[in-house]
Amino acid sequence: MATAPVDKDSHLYLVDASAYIFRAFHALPPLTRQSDGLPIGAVSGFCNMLFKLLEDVKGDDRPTHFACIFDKSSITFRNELYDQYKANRPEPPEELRPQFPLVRRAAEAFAAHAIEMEGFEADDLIATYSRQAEAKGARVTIVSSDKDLMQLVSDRVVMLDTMKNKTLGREEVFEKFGVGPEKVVDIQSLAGDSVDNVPGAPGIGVKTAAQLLDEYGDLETLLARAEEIKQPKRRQTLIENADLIRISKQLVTLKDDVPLDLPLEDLAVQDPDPDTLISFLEEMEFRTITRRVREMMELEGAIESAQPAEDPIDRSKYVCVRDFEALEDWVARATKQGYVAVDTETDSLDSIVANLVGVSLALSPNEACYIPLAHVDPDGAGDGDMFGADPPRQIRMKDALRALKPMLEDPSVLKIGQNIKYDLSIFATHKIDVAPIDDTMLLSYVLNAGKHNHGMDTLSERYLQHNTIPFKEIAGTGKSQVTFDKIALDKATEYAAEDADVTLRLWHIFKPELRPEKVTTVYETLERPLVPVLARMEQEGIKVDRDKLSRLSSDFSQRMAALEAEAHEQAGREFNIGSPKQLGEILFDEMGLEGGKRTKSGAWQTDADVLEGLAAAGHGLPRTIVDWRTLSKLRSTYTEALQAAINPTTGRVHTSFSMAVAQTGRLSSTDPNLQNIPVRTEEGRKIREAFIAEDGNVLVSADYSQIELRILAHIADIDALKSAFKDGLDIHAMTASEMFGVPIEGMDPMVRRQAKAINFGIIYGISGFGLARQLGIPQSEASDYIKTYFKRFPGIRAYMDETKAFAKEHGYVTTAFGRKINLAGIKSKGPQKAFAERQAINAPIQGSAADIIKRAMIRMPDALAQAGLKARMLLQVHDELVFECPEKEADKLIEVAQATMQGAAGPSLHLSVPLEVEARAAKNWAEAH
DNA sequence: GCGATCACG
DNA sequence: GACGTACGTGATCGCA
Repeated sequence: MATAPVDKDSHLYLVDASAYIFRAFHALPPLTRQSDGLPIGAVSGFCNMLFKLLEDVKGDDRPTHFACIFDKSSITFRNELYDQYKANRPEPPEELRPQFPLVRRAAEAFAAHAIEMEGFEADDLIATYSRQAEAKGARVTIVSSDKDLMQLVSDRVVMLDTMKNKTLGREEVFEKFGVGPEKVVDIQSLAGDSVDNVPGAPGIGVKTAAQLLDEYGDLETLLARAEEIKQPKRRQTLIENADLIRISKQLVTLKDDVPLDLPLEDLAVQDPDPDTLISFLEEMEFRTITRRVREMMELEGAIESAQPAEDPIDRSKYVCVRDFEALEDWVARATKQGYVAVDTETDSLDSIVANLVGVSLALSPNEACYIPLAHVDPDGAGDGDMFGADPPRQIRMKDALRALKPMLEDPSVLKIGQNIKYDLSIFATHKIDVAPIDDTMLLSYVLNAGKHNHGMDTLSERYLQHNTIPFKEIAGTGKSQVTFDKIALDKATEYAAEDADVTLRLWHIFKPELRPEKVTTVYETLERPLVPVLARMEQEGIKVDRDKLSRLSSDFSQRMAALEAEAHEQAGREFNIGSPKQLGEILFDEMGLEGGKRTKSGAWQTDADVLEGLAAAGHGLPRTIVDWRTLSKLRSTYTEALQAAINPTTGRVHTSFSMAVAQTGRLSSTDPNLQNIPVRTEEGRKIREAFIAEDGNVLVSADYSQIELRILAHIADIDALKSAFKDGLDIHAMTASEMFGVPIEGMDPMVRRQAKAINFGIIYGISGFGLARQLGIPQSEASDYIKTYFKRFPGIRAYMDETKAFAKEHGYVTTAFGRKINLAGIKSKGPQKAFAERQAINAPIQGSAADIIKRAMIRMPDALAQAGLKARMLLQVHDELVFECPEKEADKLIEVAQATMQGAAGPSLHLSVPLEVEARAAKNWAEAH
């Protein structure tokens, strides 16, 4: 048995196991054991929940102590008080009964204490443990949604509903009962409970009870002063039923001093015994969770033994598979082994238009093959049985996919890829749902963000000391470059099988590092499950109105021509208006304007800031240039490029989301970038209007309001900010009010604007210089603002100092969900260090926001399906999700999207500020946003 | 291929 | 006291 002291750093989890069983039984789809039909739905749900809680929960929320609490028998001291107590409880259904003992065994298999006690309900034991832990300053999470337990909630005690993924704290209790947790008992005593058969006062419900308590303070006072109640009916009810109410109070009050057999300290979390756990899970025939547990245990145990194999890459060992029997053999070996590296070769980098050309597999170092499927005219492939333009002998696409599909979809075979989202998309076009998966690019991303990029070439060179064959070497460059289907099979095999081999070798290196580096949760709950979600979004694409873009393009062109002529006139000569170099020479050398600055490379700086400054000084040319540039940007980057990006087959635009580019955990979007579609100016919004829904459908945009400031308020624990968000205040106005001592009502918009800039500055790792530049004020003034801000919010400065110190000590910072972001320059001196410090402050905030929206996205498909919606998620823009759905679904979609996004931090993280999501439906993106 | 510029969060 | 600075991206253009 494991024992560990309980103190303020402890976190006790108490699972209300009996209640869970009933709830799981009714809420989850019925599931029976395949071999004998034994009902095991509740057991399965219970195991999944335990696995999640024990393995996935991280950071402060990680349990240090853990127990599953059961009801022993239905007779307790409450029945002596009131013989009708829980008298109308029906017997558990037939299919559920055999599951009770199995759930107890499950708890034990996971090395969680299964606790029960004669004469007491599970709730009383939970109350006792909870109060004891709380008294020692520990945090407590009660895994239950039973309202009877809500009386235990406090600042340190929360409840967690694992099925709805909701954390329930003081606020939520208040929402439900209209009073704080301390008075929940009083409410229940008055209102009674038909489920448990607690009588209460007839005709008094939760609302009335809350009103009465609000007026009289507490239950005893209320009963003592019942005569004073104005409403005659209520007065009479309370006077007549005083005894019944008092009995009810005894019934609903949890006993928090049960003489415990097992002291609190003995509930310390311990590692489950692998053999016991796996054999239990296998006995239940839970394939997926068995695989996950085994994978985890094996890799944990393998950390020291699995040194990178001293087995240099030898391309001559690779095999080209051209017979169906040979393919079947590879598939069988992959299936038996339980994991395989997979790579697809296609004729395009764009997964939406790409055609499958071949597949490569790797089972162990140098044991890899390439299966050509759509190669044409090999032209010098050295293939003896081929002549002229005949295609080489290869397995028919249809046959090969039929052989591969069962293995690729087999839940007990792990498919490993490098950027496997791409391969998922390719296989999806052939109706193959590849699962489960691992991705070496994402493994590297969670392990090494900030250290280097995560492309195959980089990783191979860094971790395998091996340079892969450059694609150019086999396909040529420039105009003469050919697609993969035209590459000779011997070359194709070396190239393709090498990719699979390298991927597998990288996996052997990276996967065992997850646990020691403490990034398993990030990988398993934020990155890996997002892969299929993003693949789907990319395949969906979004509709754009080509005609509208075309009209805008012409309009912009005309106006640009006019501006160009004007600019030449103002300059006194013709010049290339698109050349910053020529412009700088004209403005500062020829016209001799004041205030010119030079860029790093010595050229005149002519960006919008500079030009605006010159325009404000009364010069004409700069304004013309600014206007021209605005239109030029919109035209070349948007109205023109977007038309070209429309997929001829789908008629929609399909972006590609990059998962392993942004250091902070954000996504990025390319080809085309749909995360920077204009919105800030009137002109720009016209482009957004071209993003439309199909006929009969609407676009819905849902975005987090002020998510980064909310996260800052939570992480830095700033009471003033937290309560401002709880009260729904205008946060920038509130900041201004606090700093400058002006009332929020009727505030000068300029004052608010300054406060807003400061708030952003804080998130970016503020400097007097940066703020001054942003606001166009002297640096001394900006520095004074910052001083004032820190004086008013000293917690922010403390957070910044702590974060910088942590970054310097460890070389990285973390997000609220445990993502690590390495900061290369943090140990250097000078400007590099200052830069790294600002990154250190910004990365946890930006990264935590990225984590949260990723959690929402991962849950979204299920949430939509569960609500019976046809809605599809199309885009993510950092704090915004864009959906398309039938018009009739819009209201329901908004509800589901809001709920999913607002609850996305929970249950593993209980944010101390609410998350708010604004959502709107419209025919185009501009109006929906 | 790189720097400058500017679109977004 | 001087140094260079707001955080994170991607696309386009001119120019070497």
